[in-house]
Amino acid sequence: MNISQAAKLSKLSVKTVRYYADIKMVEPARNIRSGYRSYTNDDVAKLNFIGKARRFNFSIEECRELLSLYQNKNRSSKEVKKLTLAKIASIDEKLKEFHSLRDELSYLVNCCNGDDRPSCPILDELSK
Amino acid sequence: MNISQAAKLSKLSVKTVRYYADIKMVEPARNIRSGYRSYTNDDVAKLNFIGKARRFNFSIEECRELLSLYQNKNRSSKEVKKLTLAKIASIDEKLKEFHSLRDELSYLVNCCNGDDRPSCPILDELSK
DNA sequence: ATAAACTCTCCATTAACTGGAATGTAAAGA
DNA sequence: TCTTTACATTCCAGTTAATGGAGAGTTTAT
Repeated sequence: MNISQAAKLSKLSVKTVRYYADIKMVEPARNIRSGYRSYTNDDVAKLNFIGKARRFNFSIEECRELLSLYQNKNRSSKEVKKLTLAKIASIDEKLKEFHSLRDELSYLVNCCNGDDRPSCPILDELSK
Repeated sequence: MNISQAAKLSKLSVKTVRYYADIKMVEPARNIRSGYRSYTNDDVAKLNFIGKARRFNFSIEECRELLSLYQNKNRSSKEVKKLTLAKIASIDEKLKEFHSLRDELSYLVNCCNGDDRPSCPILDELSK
């Protein structure tokens, strides 16, 4: 498939997908006639995965590492396992923080009455 | 307190804290003699909050909005509530994705035996 | 055949920092 | 008091991960 189809399926912009090709993250085949990039389903799966990881602030380099968990046949599974566990730990770290951010906002919502009075117990919470 | 103390407490770099002052996100008082930035506990609480929100990819502009939920006394609580609920929804969205990323990695770990054999059921999972 | 839609490369710009130089201030020890 | 060390300031350049636009070629649809 062409780049716009791949972008659509992976919910990334065409620009971003092209960028990932430029930096050799997901390198599609090329149509020899037109020079157009030609994406497979596997390519799209990788793009999806990268999109997900990027949305959680894994850097491009970390994404490369994560992708290599899938791809690098020369790595022992021991090493792969170690790397993956480290990534999971860092995800769990973020997950914890995530909940605390959500809780802070939830608390705000609950303590606001939602009418039109312009008051809310505000900096009390902030400076706790 | 001085900037390095504020940075330490908020787990941000001094550079970042100074940057947030430059862009008028958290503007500390100034020591009139030295010109040094002087942070209060409230300032640190704000920095903490911004740090948390940034780690979840809320943009600087969104962080400003979130901060205004706490600070803007001129906003009706109705409006505040609406904004906050929208933010919570977007957090929940991210949370869902987060879990799916974690699951994908967990699955990888579980299907690896963790010994030294260089094999792992890899692109099978990717191309599912 | 020609327009619309899509693709390409290349170059500039953006957001949110990050690093480094040059310089000023403050705290601690001799 | 002097001075060394640690910390602070501004300013400017560089980085990461895109994003936007120009100019030109390709494909598809009428």
